[in-house]
Amino acid sequence: MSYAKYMPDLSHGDENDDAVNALRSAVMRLGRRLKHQRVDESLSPTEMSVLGTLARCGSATPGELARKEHVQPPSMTRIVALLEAKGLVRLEPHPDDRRQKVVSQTAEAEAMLEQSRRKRNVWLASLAEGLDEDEWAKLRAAAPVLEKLAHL
Amino acid sequence: MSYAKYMPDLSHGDENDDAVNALRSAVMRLGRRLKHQRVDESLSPTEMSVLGTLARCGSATPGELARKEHVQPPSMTRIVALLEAKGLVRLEPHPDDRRQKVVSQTAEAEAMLEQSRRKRNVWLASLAEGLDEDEWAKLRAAAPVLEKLAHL
DNA sequence: TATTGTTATACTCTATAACTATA
DNA sequence: TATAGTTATAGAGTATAACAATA
Repeated sequence: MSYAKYMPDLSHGDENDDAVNALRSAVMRLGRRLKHQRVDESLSPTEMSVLGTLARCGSATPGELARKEHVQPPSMTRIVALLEAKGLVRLEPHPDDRRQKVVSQTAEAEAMLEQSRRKRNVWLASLAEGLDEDEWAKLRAAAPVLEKLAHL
Repeated sequence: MSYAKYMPDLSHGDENDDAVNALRSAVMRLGRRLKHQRVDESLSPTEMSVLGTLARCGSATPGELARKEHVQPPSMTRIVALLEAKGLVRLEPHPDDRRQKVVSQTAEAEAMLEQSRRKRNVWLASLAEGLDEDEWAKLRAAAPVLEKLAHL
């Protein structure tokens, strides 16, 4: 056994290492699963995530979106173009800087998000049977930490 | 505001929905990040995950590994072939069923896992500066739940 | 006839490099 | 000269379909 738990400054060091290992596996496996269990066909997880960001933030430039999603600018160009082709986002010129563009969601996107939220609830209901309240509480607590971790 | 918090049977329903949304984004973003911040070049996250599974379980058939990693059998065939080419796993005939094979890790794999664990600790150290003890605790608590979620 | 694993092929998502336009 | 975004191209990882061998 390690002495870590008796050393305040480094306590849980080994447990953190184990947690990171478990997180790596879980994130990759869950990611593959989410890729296929899409709430909305024809919309990739990243496209979904971008729409979610726009719903929260109102609007953003392609560069800002690329940084948030951890993709390179050319990837975001493509994602935004696909969303625009589906009528889910609108591109407008930036008011102050003619190099930049402003991406914002359309009314169709709002309707689609609401519809997919209902579909997601079906999936949630099946998940809820497999997780007890304590496990849900742990997920709720960890969600913002995972979000932070993705951007550290 | 919702009444959910006053209804015991469905309490946290909305929060769970929010948590699933946040998890979706976080998992995809973190997944993309892990894809690039590899502890070991030349080894994909899935290959790493398979080695971890073998380290825990000793050995498994390609089919079992495919189910664990949530990939299709042909994908696992390829992954196992790559690991074998790198000398990290060994394939042997199944004792009872001549259709199946048994995959197990080599001594090289064990050495490699130990080496990559040290590299990972460097990454961990930088992460540790960004997360406080309370946040680490939340990650440790959620790791097994995420693992379970991936297989529900 | 069902199951395990493989081969061959194609697709999705993302990255890198080179380019254009604006600051 | 630096920055925002785009175009063109390539690569990694995974899937589907068709097949072989064994149960």
